[in-house]
Amino acid sequence: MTTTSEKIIALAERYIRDGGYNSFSFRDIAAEIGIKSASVHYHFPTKEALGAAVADRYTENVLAFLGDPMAEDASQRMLAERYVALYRGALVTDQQMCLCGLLGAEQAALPEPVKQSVRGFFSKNQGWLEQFFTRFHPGLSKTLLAAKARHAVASMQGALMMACANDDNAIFEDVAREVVQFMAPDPD
Amino acid sequence: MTTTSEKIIALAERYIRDGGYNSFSFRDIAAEIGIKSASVHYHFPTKEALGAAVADRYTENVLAFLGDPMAEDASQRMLAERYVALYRGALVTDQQMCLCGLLGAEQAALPEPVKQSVRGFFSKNQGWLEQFFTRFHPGLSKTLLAAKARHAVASMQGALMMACANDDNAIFEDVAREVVQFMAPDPD
DNA sequence: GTCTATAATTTGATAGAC
DNA sequence: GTCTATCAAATTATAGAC
Repeated sequence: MTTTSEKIIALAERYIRDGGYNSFSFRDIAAEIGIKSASVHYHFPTKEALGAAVADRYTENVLAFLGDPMAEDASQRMLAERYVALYRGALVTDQQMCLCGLLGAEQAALPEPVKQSVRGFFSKNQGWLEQFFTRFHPGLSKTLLAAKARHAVASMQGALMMACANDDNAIFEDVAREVVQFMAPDPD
Repeated sequence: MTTTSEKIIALAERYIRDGGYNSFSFRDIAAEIGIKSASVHYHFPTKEALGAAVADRYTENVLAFLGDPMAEDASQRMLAERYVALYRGALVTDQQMCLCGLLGAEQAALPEPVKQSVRGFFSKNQGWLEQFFTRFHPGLSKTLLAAKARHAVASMQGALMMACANDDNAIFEDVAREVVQFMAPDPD
């Protein structure tokens, strides 16, 4: 059972991840579901409301996929692999960009509510990584921990973009290997 | 002396780097120059022709900025710093994304001619880096050379996107330092 | 090279019936 | 919750005068 709202969000996500915030209309989405654009407005009054909802749901899904970085049954290597698998899923399974990677790049031209939701994604993503690094490097300073986390996100986002832009997954895997190594230098 | 064509390309570049290919219209550009949109069509018959021209000019400018990686008066460290300075200029001076970083992310929804020009950017960027790495690591295999080059581009693109999305230049500088280190481990 | 005028389509959004 | 009907504005693009 998929509600209409969920279908709308899923389709909007697909469009945005292919071509950005301005690459689709309410009519595009309505047509694919088999309803009228006025009905889409019933669920999401404005396009920016829809955009923000898409980013919020995306963030939830990503956090759910990553799970708890402090879980005792999750090893350092497992967690590092899982973080990389997040982006590999986008590239290999979805064959699309990271929603917030694309929206983040368009940030300057985005409506305020969408911008806020995209920032939320990055701050939570950063939070997960900081917890991860804190767990396995308890000695490091807050500043260094944060820098390591930022480095990991930036590498994966860049790798995903390059792989999409050049239609070459090898680019992604080169970087993925190094990020796993960076996050978990020693095998379990 | 700036010709109208040059003004159009410059404005289109600014719009795309802020919000992507679909974030501007011929009228937006015409209005800022003080002409009519029909006059913009005189210089660039279609939007995709303009998009491709913007990407081509951007690529030329980038290559001109990077210069010859084989130049004898350019040290390894100097060239590495210059490569990083390319992206720092986008972030600090222009306060914008890399044109082809953004267009590359939107690749799936781009008209074919624009897509081609964006690919051209990445292939030339990759070429410059491969020459650089070949020069200073003559022993390495083609495959490894290419992997190193891809890694450098991906890191810088990701760092720039993250810095733009989060409005935080520190994110960029963290990665920039590592990329310089990666490209030129030893000081001159 | 730039203009006016205009065509054909698309877009985000609303009012009100069912 | 979805529809019809509609709006006002915007978009890409062209024809033809100056």
